[in-house]
Amino acid sequence: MPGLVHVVDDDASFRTAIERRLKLSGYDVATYASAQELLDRLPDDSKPGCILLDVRIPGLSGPELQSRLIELGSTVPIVFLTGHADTPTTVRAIKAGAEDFLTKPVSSEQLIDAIERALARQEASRHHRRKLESLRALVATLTPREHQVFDLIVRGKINKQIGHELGTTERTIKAHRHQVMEKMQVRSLAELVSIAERLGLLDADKA
Amino acid sequence: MPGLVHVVDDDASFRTAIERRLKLSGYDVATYASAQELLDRLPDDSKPGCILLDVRIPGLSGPELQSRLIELGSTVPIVFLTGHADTPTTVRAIKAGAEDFLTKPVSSEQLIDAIERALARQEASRHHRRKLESLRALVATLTPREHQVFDLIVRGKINKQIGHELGTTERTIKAHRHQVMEKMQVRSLAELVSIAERLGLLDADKA
DNA sequence: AGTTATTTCAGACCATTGTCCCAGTGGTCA
DNA sequence: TGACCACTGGGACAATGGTCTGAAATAACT
Repeated sequence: MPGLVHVVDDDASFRTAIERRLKLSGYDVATYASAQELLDRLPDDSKPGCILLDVRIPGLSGPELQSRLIELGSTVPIVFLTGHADTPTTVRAIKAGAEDFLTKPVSSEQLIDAIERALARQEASRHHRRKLESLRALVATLTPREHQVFDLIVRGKINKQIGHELGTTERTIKAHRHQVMEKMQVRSLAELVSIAERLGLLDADKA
Repeated sequence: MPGLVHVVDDDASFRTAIERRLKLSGYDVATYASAQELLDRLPDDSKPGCILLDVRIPGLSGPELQSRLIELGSTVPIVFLTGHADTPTTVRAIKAGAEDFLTKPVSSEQLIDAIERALARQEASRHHRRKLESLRALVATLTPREHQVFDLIVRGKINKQIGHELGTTERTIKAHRHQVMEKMQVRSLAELVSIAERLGLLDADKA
């Protein structure tokens, strides 16, 4: 599956030139004349892709677009490509998670390298997020009561304590516990705790 | 406790000027004329401190020193301060974890800001590493056999399976298990699994 | 009005773990 | 040799968790 590169630049001739170069290297390309244009047809996180972004563009600037995307929860990696790079902007962009910060003119090698890294990172983070997402989906199937029981189980409470804490009997907790194990598709307490840990549900009192 | 700033620069007059400015702001300062000099009397990770590092210095360059320190396992945050910053170097330094990348001349405000961020990050990461270190210390008290049992317990195996897998009886595993819980200072399986997860001991088969 | 989901609870029974007590073997080290 | 530790195992018992079958009340939605 070829990567999709979203090129954002206000210079039409530059866009077509880059588009040609990237397509020759086997990438799919979508071009945008402004940050707003990209926001309007927002790239889908679920497909492998990255953004090739100019810093100085009319309207929303490159870094401003980066901030907006982060706020929106997007994880599409960004490669900045600009004519003039000042150090503070570069530092901020990279610290905000940009994959690279290139200056025009850029060699094809540099460009392809950066895009490949961006796509690889996107791929890795997608896999990771998918796993977490599937776990969260399982947790979402729990009823409120089951969720309470789940929380207390993974904190090491025993059924008796949980029953007392929730104002019910040990027998009932046993039933809930069975449901929790069933819905979370685990067969051991260890797996359940492991899931809770990876979802950050145990950080509250372990801090 | 005042932060200790390690200033590495080959320009003696610059070192004394910076030292004066930093001491006026309440920091302790140690100066080094070269990267090698800093490596020779290596800053102690255990004290709050950061490195103010010039990029172009005779011998080992700033980024080269950064690499060496990372290889050595140091986590002292680095603030680069250089006369001339080119974009690739800036990008590499930040991606390698540098706290900031400033250009001379630098305003006191910028400088202090960067140092404060570096010290704050050092402090946070120190807390985190200390917690992990204390957990690892507990694990280290386990005998080889106990460690094996520990691994299998947190993977959800039951005593019977563990006994079979290790070629011994369930009764013996019970004894080991008791020792493990004792030494790890936990009273529930949940806590044990949580510790294993945080130490990354469960990633092998959960990938 | 009927259906469904949620939460509640029971008895009986087995499996698993935890906790006392105890003890032998083999290795290391002063 | 004597002390210590790791590893091994046993008996007896209590505590806890898991499974099976069954049931009832409440709320929400169709």
